[in-house]
Amino acid sequence: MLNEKFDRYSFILDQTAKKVKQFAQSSFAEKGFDITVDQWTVLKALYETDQLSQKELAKRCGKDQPTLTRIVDILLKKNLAERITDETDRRSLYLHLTEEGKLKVASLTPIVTEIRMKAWENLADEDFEAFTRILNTIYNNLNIE
Amino acid sequence: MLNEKFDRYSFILDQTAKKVKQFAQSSFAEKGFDITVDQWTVLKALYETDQLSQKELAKRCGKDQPTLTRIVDILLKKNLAERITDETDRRSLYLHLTEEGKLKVASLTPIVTEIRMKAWENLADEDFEAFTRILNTIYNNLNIE
DNA sequence: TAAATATATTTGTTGTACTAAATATTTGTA
DNA sequence: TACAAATATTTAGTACAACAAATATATTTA
Repeated sequence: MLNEKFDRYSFILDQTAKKVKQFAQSSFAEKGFDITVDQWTVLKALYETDQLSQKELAKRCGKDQPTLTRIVDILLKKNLAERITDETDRRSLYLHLTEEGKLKVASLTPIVTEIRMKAWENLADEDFEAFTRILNTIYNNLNIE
Repeated sequence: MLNEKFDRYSFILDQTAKKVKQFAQSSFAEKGFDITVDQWTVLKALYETDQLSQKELAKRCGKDQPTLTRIVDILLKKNLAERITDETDRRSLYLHLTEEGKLKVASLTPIVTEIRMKAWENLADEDFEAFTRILNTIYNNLNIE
């Protein structure tokens, strides 16, 4: 049956995503970063745009709100970010990085890029185009709301 | 900087893998399958090759042993699989599906294939080739042991 | 203005991932 | 044979993902 060969793509996709995360995480540990990959995603988003609400931050990080709440809780404990109540809408909490948080992102960014690049050895620019196009297509095919 | 554009691939990869899993999971729920996607992965592997040790099963499913142990615990509770001590090596446990487990896999398989195929709308066979080649390359680039 | 509805966040629960450590058993070697 | 090393599995602890329900506050509407 023609469709059979498509049946295992989800396995390859899942394993590769897991490996990418795992590689980054063990590199972080090895270099003594003392944050998880998911915490890094949140820190980076806040560094790029400070003063985001949790809702907006969750969206940019591709995480749901309960998950983000818990990650932010940890960042607060580590003194990397702060929660500030929005006085115009007291339901909202705005987040921004502490000085320590900003320094951390600034100093780690180049090293993270280096870690991330390792995945692309033996691959060409056209592969990158195909990669993003195919994954975005799959995402959109399944993103029915 | 040339490398900048490669910096966000991990996000796309992660989001897409998550979406594929989430789509399958919500389809499972909608159709009343009463198992998780990860439980399905294990059931399918056991269906294809019965009588696997937990170690071998974990490897085939791309899961670590503690995670597999817990998934198997759940499958036992659901009467879908059984653990049998290997009398030639009493450290090992062999697993196999119950009749109920086999029936479940047999009846769900075509529906799962259908669910999985939805991701490939608007994509060509060449895309599938590129997809597997690129993801496998990335996996191998990072798979340093 | 009071009640209904909507929005932002948090809490609770279940399941999975990873690490380290514990347990039981087997194998290799002195 | 006895002891050390290796192997298979489980347990414990922390982190993250998804969902549902709870809480607090805003907005809409009757």
